[in-house]
Amino acid sequence: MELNDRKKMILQAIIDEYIVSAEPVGSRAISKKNELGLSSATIRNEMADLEEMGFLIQPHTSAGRIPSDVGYRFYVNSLMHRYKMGIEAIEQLERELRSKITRLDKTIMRAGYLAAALTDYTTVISTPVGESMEINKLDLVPISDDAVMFIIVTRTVKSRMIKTQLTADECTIVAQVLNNMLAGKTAEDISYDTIHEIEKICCGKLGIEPKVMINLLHFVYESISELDDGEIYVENAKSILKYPEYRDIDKAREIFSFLEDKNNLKKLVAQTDNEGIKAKIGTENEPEILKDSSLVTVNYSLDGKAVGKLAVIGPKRMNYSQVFASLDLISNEIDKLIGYISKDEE
Amino acid sequence: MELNDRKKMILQAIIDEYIVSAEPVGSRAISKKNELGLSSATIRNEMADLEEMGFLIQPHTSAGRIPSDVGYRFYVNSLMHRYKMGIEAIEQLERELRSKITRLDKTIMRAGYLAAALTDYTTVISTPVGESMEINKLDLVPISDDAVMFIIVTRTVKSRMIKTQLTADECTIVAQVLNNMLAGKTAEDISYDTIHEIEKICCGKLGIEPKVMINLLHFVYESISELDDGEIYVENAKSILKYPEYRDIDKAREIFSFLEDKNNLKKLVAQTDNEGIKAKIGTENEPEILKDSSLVTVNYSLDGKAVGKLAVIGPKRMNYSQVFASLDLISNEIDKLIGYISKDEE
DNA sequence: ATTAGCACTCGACTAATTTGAGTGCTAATA
DNA sequence: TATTAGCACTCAAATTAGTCGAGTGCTAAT
Repeated sequence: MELNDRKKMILQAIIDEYIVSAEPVGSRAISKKNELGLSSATIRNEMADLEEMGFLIQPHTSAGRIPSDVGYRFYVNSLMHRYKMGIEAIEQLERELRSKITRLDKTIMRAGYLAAALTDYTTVISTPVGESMEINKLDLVPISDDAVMFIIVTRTVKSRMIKTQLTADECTIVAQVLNNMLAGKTAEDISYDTIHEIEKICCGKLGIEPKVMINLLHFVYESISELDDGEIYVENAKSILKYPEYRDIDKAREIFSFLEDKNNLKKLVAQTDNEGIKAKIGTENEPEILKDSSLVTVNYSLDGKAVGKLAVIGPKRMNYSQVFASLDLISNEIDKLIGYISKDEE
Repeated sequence: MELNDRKKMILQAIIDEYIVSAEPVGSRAISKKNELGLSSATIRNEMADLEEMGFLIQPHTSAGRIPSDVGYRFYVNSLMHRYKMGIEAIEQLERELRSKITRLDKTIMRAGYLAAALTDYTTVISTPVGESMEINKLDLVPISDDAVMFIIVTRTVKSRMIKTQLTADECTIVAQVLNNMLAGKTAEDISYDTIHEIEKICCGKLGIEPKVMINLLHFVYESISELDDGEIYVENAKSILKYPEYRDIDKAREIFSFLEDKNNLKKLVAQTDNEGIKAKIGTENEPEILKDSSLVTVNYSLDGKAVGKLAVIGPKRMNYSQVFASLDLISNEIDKLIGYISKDEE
């Protein structure tokens, strides 16, 4: 059987309708819209065909049709009219996103928040993984008699408290060595040998107690390794409760639990490494729990290299058109902003 | 009518039962437990009395009784047997809490998480407000041609990106001035006059462009002011969905929205400034939305001064005994840990 | 090829009914 | 006098039966 233009239009009308109503769509409803000028009987025949071809599903004999995963897929690939953001929406977004440029990770969080606000679905956003981040400065600040704060400045700032016997003066000296040896490098440039060398310098020439130094460097190394770990933020998880597909409270709880475990999310977001905006519909998603949901992802990049992901999670009948447009807009804005934060653009 | 011992025991038995079952408790259920050796008829009479006295409520004629807010209040004040944490639970908690001492705020977050894990209710925890925090160090690190990272180290580390035309050398100099003028002080010690003085020094003797300097100091001042703002974290919000009192998904959504707005939480947590562990039951809570929930709060302190709050939010029939014990334990641990992080204890 | 017409299906809704946990009261009992 | 067994009564919740209507598939007419 052939998927002619009329069938396509009917399929599109059904999906458009289902996206807003969340109820099985009947032939009469489509016919009444009168865009096609066809009677319900004709539509009915076409719908039967579309069902046979796998694009539609009938929940039970006397109900209307709902789109199958295949139907959605075809819709997203070929039918959906790309929604265009209004110019004032774009400008507003730019303003909102730029108003609070304080640190890369804050900006990323804000972008996730805005994507959630724009789409009213749940968003997941990952911060850049550190490999591409050059260390600008390191510091050791004594904050009590037996503890120092270790600080690494890249495009963002990470810190951790280390319990150690270093004196304030020793902190200054060691910090200087650390900067000499490590500043300008990225996390992956730094091997354990480098750390070892630092140890030799400090314990040798500078006469710092080896035991103290080893302990300290252990944490320093750990912190640097952790630079690679991107963070993941979830925004607007509560929107889940808004959609009838998650009316079953146990289902909602399952999803909440899933979203709460960052490992799940990292895996999820890592699975999609393609260019551009991609949708994973229903069973196309690996995790069983998302088989009734859709995931739309986009990369944002830095120096042309993809470094982070922004994802929207919602019901399968999500408003793909709007979600695509929102993600497109926001990822572009982030790209611009990251460049702006990290280099001298604008 | 007098609330004699037998009535008290019956009330206690009813509430204990209702806490686990969430179903109206009938006379037979109490009688069958046989701890009192009374027939259901006798219990029935006593229950009628307790209802008349306002401790119990009968949802409808042919149902058992549930505790009223007054009933819970009496239970919490006088009836509840204080649950004692097992020694190994305590030790485990200490281990878990200490294993990741990196920064004060991380530790606080972790405490909130552990309280949630221990009680399986939602927790809200606020970080110390900054007034008591001494500035250890300030720094300006250039991270691109037109942006520097401004860093303040107290017991924790805060940073923000500032767009400015300062050169690397100028950064070093200004940072030095900032440290001379501000290190060792607390946020409230620093007035706008101090900032003004810094401006004079930098622009005068050091010859830095006033426009650049004013812009920079504006953000510096803002950042220092923000030191006072405690953060608020919510953990385990999803547990809401677990309890039958929130089965109504719209109610659950309302609570989620409430929990999402940090202003609500700040207000909520600010309202309870008493010593020790306090419960607010049902309508004792200000926000209308919590009228079917209970809130248990505890302060944690630093140098004997209350600086932050830990709160548990759950259904009115929460396991008060266990929640009280958990909060008691955790707040004590935090007290110890904060001392440890900030000063030289242990 | 399209559509009007019609019998048929089946979930959703409503009303009627049954069930049973729990009560309050009364009379018997210790 | 306090307690309890016994029983009639109540009422929400669960079950069953019955109705409604949106929607289908098929057939015959256009």
